[in-house]
Amino acid sequence: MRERVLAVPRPSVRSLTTAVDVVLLTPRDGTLAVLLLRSADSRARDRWLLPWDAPHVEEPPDQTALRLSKGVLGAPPAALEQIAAFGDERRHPGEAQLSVSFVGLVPHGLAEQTTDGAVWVDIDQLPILAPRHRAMVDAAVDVVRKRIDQSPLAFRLLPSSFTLSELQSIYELLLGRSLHKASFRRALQAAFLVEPTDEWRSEGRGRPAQLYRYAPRRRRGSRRGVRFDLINSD
Amino acid sequence: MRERVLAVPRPSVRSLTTAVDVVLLTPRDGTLAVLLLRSADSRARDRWLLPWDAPHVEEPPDQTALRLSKGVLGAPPAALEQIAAFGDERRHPGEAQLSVSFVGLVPHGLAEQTTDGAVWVDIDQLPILAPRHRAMVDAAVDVVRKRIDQSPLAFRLLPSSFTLSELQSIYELLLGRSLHKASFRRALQAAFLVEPTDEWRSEGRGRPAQLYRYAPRRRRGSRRGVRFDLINSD
DNA sequence: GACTTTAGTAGCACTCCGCTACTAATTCAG
DNA sequence: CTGAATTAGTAGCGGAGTGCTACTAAAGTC
Repeated sequence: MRERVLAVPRPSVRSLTTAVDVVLLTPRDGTLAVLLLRSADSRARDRWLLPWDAPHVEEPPDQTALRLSKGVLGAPPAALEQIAAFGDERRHPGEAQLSVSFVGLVPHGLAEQTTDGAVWVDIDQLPILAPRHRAMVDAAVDVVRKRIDQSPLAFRLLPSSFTLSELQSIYELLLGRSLHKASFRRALQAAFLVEPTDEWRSEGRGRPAQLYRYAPRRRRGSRRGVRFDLINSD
Repeated sequence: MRERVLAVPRPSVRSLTTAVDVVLLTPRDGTLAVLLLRSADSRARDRWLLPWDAPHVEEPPDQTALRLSKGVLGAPPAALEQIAAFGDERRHPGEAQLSVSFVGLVPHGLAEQTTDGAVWVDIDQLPILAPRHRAMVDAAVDVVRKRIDQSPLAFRLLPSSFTLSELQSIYELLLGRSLHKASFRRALQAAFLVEPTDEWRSEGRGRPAQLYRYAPRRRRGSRRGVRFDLINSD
Protein backbone atom coordinates (compact mmCIF):
# COMPACT_ATOMS: atom_id res chain seq x y z
CA MET A 1 0.00 0.00 0.00
CA ARG A 2 2.98 2.28 -0.08
CA GLU A 3 3.21 2.33 -3.88
CA ARG A 4 2.10 5.38 -5.72
CA VAL A 5 -1.15 4.78 -7.54
CA LEU A 6 -3.04 6.85 -10.02
CA ALA A 7 -6.55 7.86 -9.22
CA VAL A 8 -9.53 6.47 -11.09
CA PRO A 9 -12.62 8.31 -12.30
CA ARG A 10 -15.58 8.21 -10.03
CA PRO A 11 -18.46 6.08 -11.26
CA SER A 12 -22.07 6.90 -10.56
CA VAL A 13 -25.13 4.90 -9.69
CA ARG A 14 -28.12 4.25 -11.92
CA SER A 15 -31.74 3.56 -11.07
CA LEU A 16 -33.11 0.11 -11.76
CA THR A 17 -36.65 -1.08 -11.27
CA THR A 18 -36.42 -3.40 -8.32
CA ALA A 19 -38.54 -6.05 -6.66
CA VAL A 20 -38.19 -8.24 -3.60
CA ASP A 21 -39.44 -11.81 -4.03
CA VAL A 22 -39.99 -14.41 -1.34
CA VAL A 23 -39.89 -18.20 -1.59
CA LEU A 24 -41.68 -19.57 1.47
CA LEU A 25 -41.17 -23.27 2.06
CA THR A 26 -43.00 -25.58 4.41
CA PRO A 27 -42.87 -29.33 5.08
CA ARG A 28 -46.04 -30.95 3.80
CA ASP A 29 -46.96 -34.58 3.19
CA GLY A 30 -43.40 -35.76 3.12
CA THR A 31 -42.09 -33.16 0.72
CA LEU A 32 -41.56 -29.42 0.57
CA ALA A 33 -44.28 -27.05 -0.55
CA VAL A 34 -43.94 -23.48 -1.84
CA LEU A 35 -46.38 -20.68 -1.19
CA LEU A 36 -47.85 -19.28 -4.40
CA LEU A 37 -50.36 -16.53 -5.00
CA ARG A 38 -53.02 -16.63 -7.66
CA SER A 39 -52.69 -13.68 -9.97
CA ALA A 40 -55.27 -10.92 -9.56
CA ASP A 41 -55.72 -10.34 -13.24
CA SER A 42 -57.11 -13.46 -14.88
CA ARG A 43 -55.70 -12.32 -18.23
CA ALA A 44 -52.29 -11.74 -16.68
CA ARG A 45 -49.37 -13.47 -18.32
CA ASP A 46 -48.51 -15.26 -15.10
CA ARG A 47 -51.31 -17.04 -13.30
CA TRP A 48 -49.21 -17.96 -10.31
CA LEU A 49 -46.71 -15.79 -8.50
CA LEU A 50 -44.31 -15.81 -5.64
CA PRO A 51 -45.18 -13.11 -3.13
CA TRP A 52 -43.33 -10.00 -4.21
CA ASP A 53 -43.34 -6.26 -3.88
CA ALA A 54 -41.19 -3.23 -4.33
CA PRO A 55 -39.31 -2.07 -1.25
CA HIS A 56 -40.96 0.86 0.46
CA VAL A 57 -39.02 4.07 0.76
CA GLU A 58 -35.90 3.58 2.91
CA GLU A 59 -36.82 -0.06 3.51
CA PRO A 60 -33.91 -2.51 3.17
CA PRO A 61 -34.70 -5.63 1.12
CA ASP A 62 -34.68 -7.99 4.10
CA GLN A 63 -37.33 -5.86 5.76
CA THR A 64 -39.39 -5.97 2.61
CA ALA A 65 -39.11 -9.74 2.61
CA LEU A 66 -40.17 -9.86 6.24
CA ARG A 67 -43.12 -7.58 5.58
CA LEU A 68 -44.22 -9.71 2.64
CA SER A 69 -43.91 -12.90 4.67
CA LYS A 70 -45.88 -11.52 7.57
CA GLY A 71 -48.48 -10.33 5.11
CA VAL A 72 -49.26 -13.78 3.77
CA LEU A 73 -48.56 -15.80 6.90
CA GLY A 74 -49.83 -13.46 9.57
CA ALA A 75 -46.57 -13.98 11.43
CA PRO A 76 -42.86 -14.00 10.66
CA PRO A 77 -41.40 -17.22 9.22
CA ALA A 78 -39.06 -19.37 11.27
CA ALA A 79 -36.09 -18.32 9.19
CA LEU A 80 -35.54 -15.86 6.39
CA GLU A 81 -32.37 -15.64 4.34
CA GLN A 82 -31.33 -13.96 1.17
CA ILE A 83 -30.89 -16.25 -1.82
CA ALA A 84 -29.40 -13.93 -4.40
CA ALA A 85 -30.08 -11.03 -6.70
CA PHE A 86 -31.48 -11.90 -10.10
CA GLY A 87 -30.94 -9.37 -12.79
CA ASP A 88 -30.59 -11.25 -16.03
CA GLU A 89 -32.98 -11.55 -18.94
CA ARG A 90 -35.23 -14.07 -17.20
CA ARG A 91 -38.56 -12.36 -16.95
CA HIS A 92 -39.99 -11.12 -13.68
CA PRO A 93 -43.79 -10.86 -13.40
CA GLY A 94 -43.54 -7.15 -12.63
CA GLU A 95 -40.84 -6.67 -15.27
CA ALA A 96 -38.42 -5.68 -12.53
CA GLN A 97 -34.92 -5.28 -13.87
CA LEU A 98 -33.50 -6.47 -10.59
CA SER A 99 -34.96 -8.89 -8.05
CA VAL A 100 -33.62 -9.57 -4.60
CA SER A 101 -34.92 -12.97 -3.52
CA PHE A 102 -35.33 -14.52 -0.10
CA VAL A 103 -36.16 -17.97 1.18
CA GLY A 104 -38.24 -18.42 4.32
CA LEU A 105 -39.00 -21.57 6.27
CA VAL A 106 -42.47 -21.94 7.69
CA PRO A 107 -43.34 -24.44 10.42
CA HIS A 108 -46.33 -26.66 9.80
CA GLY A 109 -48.54 -24.90 12.31
CA LEU A 110 -48.02 -21.49 10.78
CA ALA A 111 -48.49 -22.83 7.27
CA GLU A 112 -52.11 -23.64 7.96
CA GLN A 113 -53.07 -20.05 8.62
CA THR A 114 -52.14 -18.33 5.40
CA THR A 115 -54.27 -15.51 4.07
CA ASP A 116 -56.81 -16.09 1.37
CA GLY A 117 -55.25 -16.09 -2.04
CA ALA A 118 -52.25 -18.11 -0.96
CA VAL A 119 -51.83 -21.79 -1.77
CA TRP A 120 -49.14 -24.28 -0.84
CA VAL A 121 -47.93 -26.24 -3.85
CA ASP A 122 -45.71 -29.30 -3.79
CA ILE A 123 -42.27 -28.47 -5.00
CA ASP A 124 -42.32 -31.04 -7.76
CA GLN A 125 -45.76 -30.09 -9.00
CA LEU A 126 -45.16 -26.44 -9.69
CA PRO A 127 -47.37 -24.73 -12.24
CA ILE A 128 -45.78 -22.56 -14.90
CA LEU A 129 -44.18 -19.52 -13.33
CA ALA A 130 -42.38 -16.53 -14.73
CA PRO A 131 -38.86 -17.76 -15.54
CA ARG A 132 -37.24 -15.67 -12.88
CA HIS A 133 -39.63 -16.95 -10.23
CA ARG A 134 -38.99 -20.50 -11.33
CA ALA A 135 -35.24 -19.98 -10.99
CA MET A 136 -35.75 -18.56 -7.51
CA VAL A 137 -37.62 -21.61 -6.30
CA ASP A 138 -34.85 -23.90 -7.52
CA ALA A 139 -32.21 -21.69 -5.96
CA ALA A 140 -34.15 -21.55 -2.68
CA VAL A 141 -34.12 -25.32 -2.34
CA ASP A 142 -30.41 -25.42 -3.12
CA VAL A 143 -29.69 -22.79 -0.50
CA VAL A 144 -31.60 -24.69 2.15
CA ARG A 145 -29.89 -27.98 1.30
CA LYS A 146 -26.48 -26.37 1.50
CA ARG A 147 -27.08 -24.61 4.79
CA ILE A 148 -28.82 -27.43 6.61
CA ASP A 149 -25.59 -28.93 7.92
CA GLN A 150 -24.19 -25.66 9.15
CA SER A 151 -27.21 -24.00 10.58
CA PRO A 152 -29.97 -25.31 12.83
CA LEU A 153 -32.64 -24.65 10.23
CA ALA A 154 -34.42 -27.93 10.83
CA PHE A 155 -35.12 -27.13 14.46
CA ARG A 156 -36.96 -23.97 13.50
CA LEU A 157 -39.53 -25.98 11.66
CA LEU A 158 -40.45 -27.89 14.81
CA PRO A 159 -42.12 -26.91 18.07
CA SER A 160 -39.87 -26.47 21.08
CA SER A 161 -40.10 -30.15 21.94
CA PHE A 162 -40.17 -32.88 19.35
CA THR A 163 -39.39 -36.53 18.84
CA LEU A 164 -36.23 -37.62 17.09
CA SER A 165 -38.32 -39.25 14.38
CA GLU A 166 -39.97 -35.92 13.67
CA LEU A 167 -36.57 -34.26 13.51
CA GLN A 168 -35.31 -36.93 11.15
CA SER A 169 -38.32 -36.42 8.87
CA ILE A 170 -37.56 -32.74 8.63
CA TYR A 171 -33.97 -33.43 7.72
CA GLU A 172 -35.03 -35.96 5.09
CA LEU A 173 -37.44 -33.50 3.64
CA LEU A 174 -35.00 -30.65 3.51
CA LEU A 175 -32.25 -32.82 2.12
CA GLY A 176 -34.53 -34.55 -0.31
CA ARG A 177 -33.37 -38.05 0.55
CA SER A 178 -33.83 -40.60 3.28
CA LEU A 179 -31.45 -41.12 6.16
CA HIS A 180 -30.65 -44.18 8.23
CA LYS A 181 -32.17 -44.01 11.68
CA ALA A 182 -29.30 -45.29 13.76
CA SER A 183 -26.71 -43.26 11.89
CA PHE A 184 -28.82 -40.12 12.14
CA ARG A 185 -29.13 -40.44 15.89
CA ARG A 186 -25.46 -41.19 16.35
CA ALA A 187 -24.48 -38.10 14.37
CA LEU A 188 -26.97 -36.03 16.29
CA GLN A 189 -25.59 -37.19 19.61
CA ALA A 190 -22.04 -36.45 18.54
CA ALA A 191 -23.09 -32.90 17.67
CA PHE A 192 -24.53 -32.09 21.11
CA LEU A 193 -27.48 -30.34 19.59
CA VAL A 194 -30.40 -31.76 21.53
CA GLU A 195 -31.17 -32.90 25.04
CA PRO A 196 -33.94 -35.22 26.17
CA THR A 197 -36.85 -33.94 28.23
CA ASP A 198 -38.58 -36.32 30.63
CA GLU A 199 -41.75 -36.33 28.59
CA TRP A 200 -42.94 -38.98 26.18
CA ARG A 201 -45.47 -38.79 23.42
CA SER A 202 -47.72 -41.62 22.32
CA GLU A 203 -48.73 -41.13 18.72
CA GLY A 204 -51.41 -43.71 17.98
CA ARG A 205 -49.83 -47.11 17.56
CA GLY A 206 -46.26 -47.99 18.27
CA ARG A 207 -44.02 -47.35 21.20
CA PRO A 208 -44.19 -43.81 22.61
CA ALA A 209 -41.27 -41.57 21.67
CA GLN A 210 -39.21 -39.49 24.03
CA LEU A 211 -39.40 -35.75 23.50
CA TYR A 212 -36.25 -33.73 22.96
CA ARG A 213 -35.49 -30.05 22.94
CA TYR A 214 -32.98 -28.07 20.94
CA ALA A 215 -30.12 -27.28 23.29
CA PRO A 216 -26.85 -26.76 21.42
CA ARG A 217 -23.77 -27.03 23.55
CA ARG A 218 -20.48 -25.48 22.52
CA ARG A 219 -18.70 -27.92 20.21
CA ARG A 220 -15.22 -28.96 21.02
CA GLY A 221 -13.32 -27.65 17.99
CA SER A 222 -13.80 -30.13 15.18
CA ARG A 223 -11.46 -28.78 12.57
CA ARG A 224 -12.02 -31.08 9.66
CA GLY A 225 -9.69 -31.39 6.71
CA VAL A 226 -10.66 -30.63 3.18
CA ARG A 227 -13.55 -32.74 2.00
CA PHE A 228 -13.39 -32.46 -1.77
CA ASP A 229 -17.07 -33.34 -1.91
CA LEU A 230 -16.99 -32.33 -5.50
CA ILE A 231 -20.10 -33.52 -7.24
CA ASN A 232 -20.86 -30.94 -9.89
CA SER A 233 -17.75 -30.77 -11.97
CA ASP A 234 -18.65 -27.13 -12.56
CA MET B 1 -53.83 -26.63 -6.13
CA ARG B 2 -57.44 -27.48 -6.62
CA GLU B 3 -58.67 -25.23 -3.80
CA ARG B 4 -60.39 -22.04 -4.66
CA VAL B 5 -58.23 -19.06 -3.89
CA LEU B 6 -58.89 -15.38 -3.87
CA ALA B 7 -56.85 -13.15 -6.06
CA VAL B 8 -54.36 -10.70 -4.62
CA PRO B 9 -53.67 -7.14 -5.69
CA ARG B 10 -50.86 -6.64 -8.13
CA PRO B 11 -47.78 -4.97 -6.69
CA SER B 12 -45.55 -2.71 -8.70
CA VAL B 13 -41.83 -2.17 -8.93
CA ARG B 14 -39.90 0.83 -7.71
CA SER B 15 -36.63 2.32 -8.88
CA LEU B 16 -33.62 2.08 -6.62
CA THR B 17 -30.20 3.50 -7.21
CA THR B 18 -28.04 0.50 -7.88
CA ALA B 19 -24.37 -0.36 -8.05
CA VAL B 20 -22.36 -3.47 -8.83
CA ASP B 21 -19.29 -3.99 -6.66
CA VAL B 22 -16.49 -6.47 -7.19
CA VAL B 23 -14.19 -8.08 -4.63
CA LEU B 24 -11.18 -9.44 -6.52
CA LEU B 25 -9.00 -11.80 -4.52
CA THR B 26 -5.58 -13.13 -5.31
CA PRO B 27 -3.05 -15.30 -3.46
CA ARG B 28 -0.10 -13.21 -2.38
CA ASP B 29 2.73 -13.85 0.04
CA GLY B 30 0.93 -16.64 1.80
CA THR B 31 -2.37 -14.83 2.32
CA LEU B 32 -5.17 -13.39 0.25
CA ALA B 33 -5.07 -9.88 -1.13
CA VAL B 34 -7.96 -7.70 -2.30
CA LEU B 35 -7.85 -5.29 -5.18
CA LEU B 36 -8.58 -1.72 -4.10
CA LEU B 37 -8.72 1.51 -6.05
CA ARG B 38 -7.50 4.83 -4.74
CA SER B 39 -10.27 7.36 -4.79
CA ALA B 40 -10.06 10.01 -7.54
CA ASP B 41 -11.15 12.86 -5.32
CA SER B 42 -8.60 13.37 -2.59
CA ARG B 43 -11.23 15.04 -0.42
CA ALA B 44 -13.63 12.14 -0.95
CA ARG B 45 -15.05 10.50 2.13
CA ASP B 46 -13.63 7.13 1.12
CA ARG B 47 -10.00 7.04 0.13
CA TRP B 48 -10.10 3.41 -0.95
CA LEU B 49 -12.77 1.66 -2.93
CA LEU B 50 -13.67 -1.67 -4.36
CA PRO B 51 -14.10 -1.45 -8.13
CA TRP B 52 -17.74 -0.57 -8.74
CA ASP B 53 -20.03 0.92 -11.30
CA ALA B 54 -23.66 1.17 -12.24
CA PRO B 55 -24.88 -1.44 -14.70
CA HIS B 56 -25.12 -0.11 -18.23
CA VAL B 57 -28.51 -0.09 -19.91
CA GLU B 58 -29.82 -3.66 -20.32
CA GLU B 59 -26.67 -5.07 -18.76
CA PRO B 60 -27.24 -7.82 -16.19
CA PRO B 61 -25.22 -7.45 -12.98
CA ASP B 62 -22.92 -10.39 -13.70
CA GLN B 63 -21.95 -8.75 -16.98
CA THR B 64 -21.25 -5.52 -15.14
CA ALA B 65 -19.04 -7.41 -12.74
CA LEU B 66 -17.21 -9.03 -15.63
CA ARG B 67 -16.75 -5.69 -17.37
CA LEU B 68 -15.40 -4.12 -14.19
CA SER B 69 -13.01 -7.02 -13.63
CA LYS B 70 -11.69 -6.92 -17.16
CA GLY B 71 -11.29 -3.19 -16.79
CA VAL B 72 -8.88 -3.40 -13.90
CA LEU B 73 -7.22 -6.70 -14.75
CA GLY B 74 -7.08 -6.50 -18.51
CA ALA B 75 -8.56 -9.99 -18.66
CA PRO B 76 -11.41 -11.91 -17.05
CA PRO B 77 -10.77 -13.38 -13.60
CA ALA B 78 -10.52 -17.15 -13.14
CA ALA B 79 -13.88 -17.28 -11.43
CA LEU B 80 -16.61 -14.78 -10.75
CA GLU B 81 -19.58 -15.45 -8.50
CA GLN B 82 -22.28 -13.39 -6.92
CA ILE B 83 -21.92 -12.85 -3.19
CA ALA B 84 -25.21 -11.18 -2.30
CA ALA B 85 -27.21 -8.01 -2.60
CA PHE B 86 -26.58 -5.38 0.06
CA GLY B 87 -29.36 -2.93 0.63
CA ASP B 88 -29.26 -1.99 4.27
CA GLU B 89 -28.18 1.22 5.91
CA ARG B 90 -24.48 0.45 5.58
CA ARG B 91 -23.11 3.20 3.42
CA HIS B 92 -21.99 2.66 -0.16
CA PRO B 93 -19.35 5.04 -1.56
CA GLY B 94 -21.72 6.07 -4.34
CA GLU B 95 -24.69 6.21 -1.98
CA ALA B 96 -26.30 3.37 -3.92
CA GLN B 97 -29.44 2.14 -2.21
CA LEU B 98 -28.77 -1.37 -3.49
CA SER B 99 -25.46 -3.06 -4.27
CA VAL B 100 -25.03 -6.37 -6.02
CA SER B 101 -21.63 -7.73 -5.07
CA PHE B 102 -19.41 -10.28 -6.74
CA VAL B 103 -16.25 -12.08 -5.78
CA GLY B 104 -13.60 -12.91 -8.36
CA LEU B 105 -10.50 -15.05 -8.08
CA VAL B 106 -7.39 -13.87 -9.84
CA PRO B 107 -4.41 -16.13 -10.53
CA HIS B 108 -1.02 -14.82 -9.53
CA GLY B 109 0.10 -14.18 -13.10
CA LEU B 110 -2.86 -12.02 -13.92
CA ALA B 111 -2.64 -10.15 -10.65
CA GLU B 112 0.67 -8.62 -11.66
CA GLN B 113 -0.75 -6.77 -14.62
CA THR B 114 -3.41 -4.60 -13.06
CA THR B 115 -4.09 -1.16 -14.42
CA ASP B 116 -2.64 1.92 -12.78
CA GLY B 117 -4.69 3.02 -9.83
CA ALA B 118 -5.24 -0.49 -8.55
CA VAL B 119 -3.42 -1.93 -5.57
CA TRP B 120 -3.46 -5.36 -3.97
CA VAL B 121 -3.88 -5.12 -0.21
CA ASP B 122 -3.48 -7.95 2.26
CA ILE B 123 -6.82 -9.05 3.56
CA ASP B 124 -5.88 -8.46 7.16
CA GLN B 125 -4.37 -5.05 6.54
CA LEU B 126 -7.33 -3.37 4.94
CA PRO B 127 -7.56 0.41 5.15
CA ILE B 128 -10.83 2.00 6.21
CA LEU B 129 -13.50 1.35 3.63
CA ALA B 130 -17.11 2.41 3.31
CA PRO B 131 -19.03 0.10 5.65
CA ARG B 132 -20.80 -1.66 2.83
CA HIS B 133 -17.54 -2.34 1.02
CA ARG B 134 -16.02 -3.64 4.20
CA ALA B 135 -18.93 -6.03 4.66
CA MET B 136 -18.53 -7.24 1.09
CA VAL B 137 -14.91 -8.14 1.56
CA ASP B 138 -15.75 -10.19 4.65
CA ALA B 139 -18.64 -11.87 2.85
CA ALA B 140 -16.45 -12.60 -0.17
CA VAL B 141 -13.94 -14.50 1.91
CA ASP B 142 -16.75 -16.47 3.55
CA VAL B 143 -18.25 -17.37 0.21
CA VAL B 144 -14.93 -18.64 -1.10
CA ARG B 145 -14.29 -20.68 2.03
CA LYS B 146 -17.70 -22.27 1.85
CA ARG B 147 -17.50 -23.14 -1.84
CA ILE B 148 -13.95 -24.41 -1.88
CA ASP B 149 -14.99 -27.97 -1.04
CA GLN B 150 -17.71 -28.17 -3.61
CA SER B 151 -16.20 -26.37 -6.51
CA PRO B 152 -12.77 -26.59 -8.11
CA LEU B 153 -11.98 -22.95 -7.34
CA ALA B 154 -8.46 -23.68 -6.25
CA PHE B 155 -7.48 -25.14 -9.60
CA ARG B 156 -8.43 -21.95 -11.39
CA LEU B 157 -5.80 -20.07 -9.48
CA LEU B 158 -3.06 -22.29 -10.84
CA PRO B 159 -1.59 -22.83 -14.29
CA SER B 160 -2.67 -25.95 -16.14
CA SER B 161 0.07 -28.00 -14.56
CA PHE B 162 1.17 -27.56 -10.99
CA THR B 163 2.80 -29.39 -8.13
CA LEU B 164 0.74 -30.79 -5.29
CA SER B 165 2.55 -28.52 -2.87
CA GLU B 166 1.41 -25.52 -4.88
CA LEU B 167 -2.13 -26.82 -4.85
CA GLN B 168 -2.00 -27.36 -1.13
CA SER B 169 -0.75 -23.80 -0.60
CA ILE B 170 -3.73 -22.45 -2.52
CA TYR B 171 -6.11 -24.49 -0.41
CA GLU B 172 -4.45 -23.33 2.77
CA LEU B 173 -4.68 -19.78 1.65
CA LEU B 174 -8.30 -19.95 0.65
CA LEU B 175 -9.27 -21.81 3.79
CA GLY B 176 -7.15 -19.61 6.01
CA ARG B 177 -5.54 -22.47 7.88
CA SER B 178 -2.83 -25.03 7.32
CA LEU B 179 -3.45 -28.58 6.19
CA HIS B 180 -1.55 -31.76 6.80
CA LYS B 181 0.40 -32.87 3.77
CA ALA B 182 -0.30 -36.58 3.83
CA SER B 183 -3.98 -36.13 4.64
CA PHE B 184 -4.37 -33.54 1.92
CA ARG B 185 -2.93 -35.83 -0.69
CA ARG B 186 -4.99 -38.79 0.44
CA ALA B 187 -8.21 -36.78 0.21
CA LEU B 188 -7.16 -35.47 -3.17
CA GLN B 189 -6.51 -38.95 -4.48
CA ALA B 190 -9.84 -40.20 -3.20
CA ALA B 191 -11.58 -37.40 -5.06
CA PHE B 192 -10.09 -38.28 -8.47
CA LEU B 193 -9.52 -34.64 -9.27
CA VAL B 194 -5.99 -34.65 -10.59
CA GLU B 195 -3.73 -36.87 -12.64
CA PRO B 196 0.05 -36.86 -12.79
CA THR B 197 1.89 -35.72 -15.90
CA ASP B 198 5.30 -37.19 -16.64
CA GLU B 199 7.02 -33.90 -16.01
CA TRP B 200 8.91 -32.82 -12.93
CA ARG B 201 9.87 -29.41 -11.77
CA SER B 202 12.98 -28.55 -9.79
CA GLU B 203 12.38 -25.42 -7.75
CA GLY B 204 15.71 -24.38 -6.32
CA ARG B 205 16.67 -26.65 -3.47
CA GLY B 206 14.93 -29.82 -2.46
CA ARG B 207 13.66 -32.80 -4.35
CA PRO B 208 11.91 -32.00 -7.65
CA ALA B 209 8.14 -32.25 -7.59
CA GLN B 210 5.97 -34.10 -10.03
CA LEU B 211 3.58 -31.94 -12.02
CA TYR B 212 -0.13 -32.72 -12.02
CA ARG B 213 -3.03 -31.51 -14.09
CA TYR B 214 -6.66 -30.97 -13.16
CA ALA B 215 -8.58 -33.91 -14.59
CA PRO B 216 -11.75 -34.58 -12.63
CA ARG B 217 -13.22 -38.01 -13.18
CA ARG B 218 -16.85 -38.74 -12.43
CA ARG B 219 -17.16 -39.58 -8.74
CA ARG B 220 -18.72 -42.81 -7.70
CA GLY B 221 -21.74 -41.59 -5.73
CA SER B 222 -20.49 -40.72 -2.27
CA ARG B 223 -23.74 -40.03 -0.50
CA ARG B 224 -22.72 -38.94 2.90
CA GLY B 225 -24.99 -38.78 5.89
CA VAL B 226 -25.79 -35.59 7.69
CA ARG B 227 -22.72 -34.00 9.13
CA PHE B 228 -24.08 -31.56 11.69
CA ASP B 229 -20.94 -29.50 11.32
CA LEU B 230 -22.64 -26.86 13.37
CA ILE B 231 -20.12 -24.34 14.51
CA ASN B 232 -21.95 -21.03 14.64
CA SER B 233 -24.81 -21.65 16.98
CA ASP B 234 -26.76 -19.07 14.99
C1' DG C 1 -51.99 -63.70 23.06
C1' DA C 2 -50.17 -63.17 18.39
C1' DC C 3 -49.37 -59.61 15.09
C1' DT C 4 -48.32 -54.93 13.65
C1' DT C 5 -46.27 -50.64 14.29
C1' DT C 6 -43.13 -47.29 15.88
C1' DA C 7 -39.01 -46.22 19.04
C1' DG C 8 -34.58 -47.02 20.17
C1' DT C 9 -29.86 -49.64 20.64
C1' DA C 10 -25.81 -52.93 19.78
C1' DG C 11 -22.29 -53.77 17.33
C1' DC C 12 -19.75 -55.24 12.97
C1' DA C 13 -17.17 -53.94 8.97
C1' DC C 14 -15.45 -50.54 6.66
C1' DT C 15 -13.87 -45.87 5.56
C1' DC C 16 -11.96 -41.62 6.80
C1' DC C 17 -8.73 -38.55 9.22
C1' DG C 18 -4.88 -36.67 11.92
C1' DC C 19 -0.57 -37.67 12.88
C1' DT C 20 4.25 -39.50 13.46
C1' DA C 21 7.76 -41.32 11.21
C1' DC C 22 9.84 -42.60 7.73
C1' DT C 23 12.27 -42.63 2.57
C1' DA C 24 13.77 -39.92 -1.76
C1' DA C 25 15.99 -36.51 -4.44
C1' DT C 26 17.92 -32.44 -4.87
C1' DT C 27 21.04 -27.98 -3.45
C1' DC C 28 24.42 -25.91 -0.62
C1' DA C 29 28.40 -25.29 2.60
C1' DG C 30 32.72 -26.71 3.55
C1' DC D 1 33.28 -35.46 -1.92
C1' DT D 2 30.56 -35.44 2.13
C1' DG D 3 27.16 -34.33 5.02
C1' DA D 4 23.57 -30.92 6.39
C1' DA D 5 19.54 -28.71 4.83
C1' DT D 6 15.50 -28.58 2.15
C1' DT D 7 11.58 -30.02 -0.25
C1' DA D 8 8.73 -34.14 -2.12
C1' DG D 9 6.36 -38.01 -1.18
C1' DT D 10 4.66 -42.50 1.38
C1' DA D 11 3.56 -46.04 5.17
C1' DG D 12 0.83 -47.07 8.39
C1' DC D 13 -1.21 -46.70 13.32
C1' DG D 14 -5.00 -45.47 16.21
C1' DG D 15 -9.13 -43.38 16.73
C1' DA D 16 -13.40 -41.34 14.98
C1' DG D 17 -17.12 -41.55 11.80
C1' DT D 18 -20.64 -44.19 8.74
C1' DG D 19 -23.78 -47.61 6.62
C1' DC D 20 -26.00 -51.42 7.78
C1' DT D 21 -28.21 -55.64 9.85
C1' DA D 22 -30.18 -57.22 13.59
C1' DC D 23 -31.79 -56.93 17.57
C1' DT D 24 -34.90 -55.26 22.00
C1' DA D 25 -38.90 -52.23 23.82
C1' DA D 26 -43.48 -50.52 24.25
C1' DA D 27 -47.53 -49.38 22.53
C1' DG D 28 -52.15 -50.54 19.67
C1' DT D 29 -55.19 -54.11 16.95
C1' DC D 30 -57.53 -58.22 16.20
